[in-house]
Amino acid sequence: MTKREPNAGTGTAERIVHALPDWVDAIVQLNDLIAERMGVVASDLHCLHALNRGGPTTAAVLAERIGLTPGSVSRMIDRLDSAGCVRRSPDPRDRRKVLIEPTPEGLKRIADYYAGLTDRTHEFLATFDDAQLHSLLTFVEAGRESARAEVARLRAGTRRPRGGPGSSLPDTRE
Amino acid sequence: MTKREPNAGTGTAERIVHALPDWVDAIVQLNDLIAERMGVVASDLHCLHALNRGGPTTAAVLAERIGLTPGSVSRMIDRLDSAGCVRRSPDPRDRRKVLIEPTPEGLKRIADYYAGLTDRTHEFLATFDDAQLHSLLTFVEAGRESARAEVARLRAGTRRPRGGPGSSLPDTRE
DNA sequence: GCACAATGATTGTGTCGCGCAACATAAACT
DNA sequence: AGTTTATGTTGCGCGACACAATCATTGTGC
Repeated sequence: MTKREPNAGTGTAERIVHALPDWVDAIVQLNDLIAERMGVVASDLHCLHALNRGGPTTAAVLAERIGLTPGSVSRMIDRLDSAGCVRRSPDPRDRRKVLIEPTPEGLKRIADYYAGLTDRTHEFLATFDDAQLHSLLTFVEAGRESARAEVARLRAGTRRPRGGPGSSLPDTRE
Repeated sequence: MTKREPNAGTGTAERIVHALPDWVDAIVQLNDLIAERMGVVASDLHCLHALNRGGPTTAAVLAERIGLTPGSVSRMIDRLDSAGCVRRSPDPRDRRKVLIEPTPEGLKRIADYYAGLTDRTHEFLATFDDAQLHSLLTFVEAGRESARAEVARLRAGTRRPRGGPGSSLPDTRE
């Protein structure tokens, strides 16, 4: 397909896969820091992101999205409500359900905290031409799908919710 | 300062910045899952990554790297040691210091868990030509630096009110 | 319409990771 | 030598999460 020169191309690929974990690490650090600034926990900020991405939903759906139990989500909503980031609004059609929706203030604060990062990203992407943007998008989507596929594969592998510390070594690979 | 056509380029850029958080989210999920499979916590796996990246060091340096207190790192090392992932080896020149180094078994298990993801990434990068790889590397490094810059800026902004229960709402909002 | 099961959110209880502070040991300084 | 600093390890409390029980609401069969 493409001519891969052992010096240039392979080295660049190595540098990419080497820089990726650091990038993720910096993002995680940033999320943690922003959560701290907003008076919530990192998980709560994750919850807010899930809300922004998927729209307002009930606590159970939200729990399913972020991988927590409904009970934990309930107290999480308590915290986010106390911090003024989300609001509980009962569903008129089913009074059991409670819709969780982010408040405009919370949305603004989040957008404000991430404005610097998103602005820089947009500025940087503006220096790319169309072909570069396309290959970039392909890579990002491929990476996302690879990660999701790995998650799905490991999820399908075994089931180990919260085992005791005695069986520290659950298995070796099969 | 390239001509940004509203249809093609901007849309692709939007899709990129839209896919990035999902990618990070999937990575975080994967890390959590792998940590669970290894019988440790997500923070412990982060510690192992820091160890792999920066080489064996003392507990204090490790604590500085991953942003935890030495006390927490000590117990973290206990867990990782129980799981057979790291080993404590006293420094012969300074008997206060205890060098933390990953065990070969731990390294193999980690590499094995991430093998699928890294292999796919390498395969995918192999389909890129040299120019694409270079622009990709530029983007990844720029994103990493942007995130680090944001972290540094927020760190410089205010302090850590971690211990103040009364100051749950540090700023804004009333 | 009323009793029963089903669904959804909340709350009691325990576990465990983390930060803070006190402690033990070892090196460095005077 | 004695004192001070450095490094790692625990006692303690806080808080987030999982699990199970509870309450409220809806749907279903009689």
